Amino acid sequence: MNEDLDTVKKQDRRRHGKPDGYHHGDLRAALIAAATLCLRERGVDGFSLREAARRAGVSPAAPQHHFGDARGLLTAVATQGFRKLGNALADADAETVDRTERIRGQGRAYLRFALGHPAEFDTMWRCARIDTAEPSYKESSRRAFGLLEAAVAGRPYEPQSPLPGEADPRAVACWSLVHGLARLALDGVFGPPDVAEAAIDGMLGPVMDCLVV
Amino acid sequence: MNEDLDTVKKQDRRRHGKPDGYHHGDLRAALIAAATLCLRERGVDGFSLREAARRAGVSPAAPQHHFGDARGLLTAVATQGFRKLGNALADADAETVDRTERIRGQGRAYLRFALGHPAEFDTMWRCARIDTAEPSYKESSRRAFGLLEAAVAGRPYEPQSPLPGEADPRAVACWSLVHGLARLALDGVFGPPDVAEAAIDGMLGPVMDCLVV
DNA sequence: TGTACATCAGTGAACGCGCGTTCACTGATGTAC
DNA sequence: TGTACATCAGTGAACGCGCGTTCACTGATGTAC
Repeated sequence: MNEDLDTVKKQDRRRHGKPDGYHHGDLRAALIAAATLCLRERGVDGFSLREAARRAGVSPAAPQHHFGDARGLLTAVATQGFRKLGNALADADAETVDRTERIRGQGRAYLRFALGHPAEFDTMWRCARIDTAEPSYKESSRRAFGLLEAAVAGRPYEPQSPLPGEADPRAVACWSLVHGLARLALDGVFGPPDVAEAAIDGMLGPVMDCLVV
Repeated sequence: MNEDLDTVKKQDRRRHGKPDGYHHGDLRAALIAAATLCLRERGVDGFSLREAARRAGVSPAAPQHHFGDARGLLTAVATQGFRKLGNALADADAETVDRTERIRGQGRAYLRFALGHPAEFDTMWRCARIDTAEPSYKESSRRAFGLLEAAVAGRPYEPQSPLPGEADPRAVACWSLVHGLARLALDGVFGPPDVAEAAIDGMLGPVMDCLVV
C-alpha cells in the first residue's frame, strides 16, 4: 500500500531528475496521480485530501500550496480526465474521414474511456465536488464536445471555436446517447463491470444504429 | 429551518391521527421525507444520517430501527424515486396508443422527472451510496425500464415479466438518450437549472427526432 | 564567482468539528390470560 | 373487562475517528549585487 505512494513519489523524482529531499520536485503532478489512485479505490464519495497527501508521501497541509483544497485537486483530476478523453476522441477522429464512421468511432472511444477509467469519468461529472468554472476545466471539457460536434457537422475540429449559442441537436443527441449508455453501464444497469463491458461491446453497434443524424 | 422538521413531523402525525408523544407514529415515512429535503439542499455528497434524524425531530440513533444505516435510508429514498418515475412513465403511457407517441411521451416524462426532482434522481443512481441489491429497489427500478421497453416493443407493459436476458437495443438506445440528456442537463452542460430547462424544452423534440427505433 | 537574502515548498503538531455507532435506559403498545 | 408482561420504538449521553484547516517553523532554491 505504501509502496504505491513511494512509487509515485520516486518515479516522479526520477523523471524530473531530483534527489530525495525536502522539496518534492513535482508535487502537483504527484498529487494528481495519488488522487487518481484514491479515487479508483474508494470512489469520489470516499475521497479525502488527507489520504491523497498521505499517498503522495507528504504532510496533510502540503496540497494547499498547489490546489487550495480538495475541490481544487479534484478539479485538476477532472481536467486531466477531459484532456485524456479529448485525446481519445481526436485519435478516433484521425482514423477516417467518413462522417458516419467518425461519429461511430468517437462513440466507441467515449465508451471505452468511460469504462476504462470509471473513477476519472465519475470525477469529471461530479459537479458538486469540482469547480466547473475553472478555466482549464472548461476548456478541456469544451474540447471534448467540440470534437464530437465537428464530427456530426462533418467538418474538421477547430479548437478556437467555442460552443455556439445554440448547440446542434444532432450533436446533443449523439453525446446524450453515448454518455447515457456509459452512465447506465457504470451504474450497474448491465451487470458487474466485466459483464457490462461485454454487453456494451455487443450492443454498441445496434444501439448506435438507432441514431440517424 | 426547524419549522421544516416540525412540519414534517406534525403533518405526519396529523395524517396518521397520532398525538405527539414518545412514539412517532410513522417515523419511517418521516425520515424518508426529511432525507429528501436534506438531499435537495445539500446534495447526496453532503448527506448525513444525523442531519436527517435531526430534521425529523428525532435522536441520532432512532433511524437505526428502521433503516440500519445511511445506506438503508438512501436506498429507501431511491426506491421511492423510482416508484414516482415509474408512475410518471405510466401516466404518460396512458395518454396514447400510438407507438411513436408513447416513446416520446415517456421521454418527456423522464426528463421532466429528472429536472423536477434532481436530488432524488441523483440519489437513485448513486450506486456507491445505496444498496442496489435491495429487492424493492430492484423491483421499482426494473419497472421503470420495463415500461420504456414495452413502449418500444409496442406492447402493453406487463409487470410480471422481468428484464429478459438480452435487452432490446432499441430500448437501450431510448433509455440512454433520455438518461444521458438528463445527466448532462443536471451536470450543468446546458447552463444553470432554469436555462437548462428552457433549452431542453426547445431541444427535446429535435433530439428525439434523431432516434429511429 | 561568491555571498545575502527573499521567496517558495513542505513539516508536523494541534485545533475543533460533525460524523456513525454504542450503550443502558425508558416510555408506549399490544397481546395472553 | 382488567391486568401482567414481552416487545417495540425512541432517548440522550458518550465514544473514537478521520477530516479540513491553522500555525509557527524550516529547509531548499534562485536571484540581485
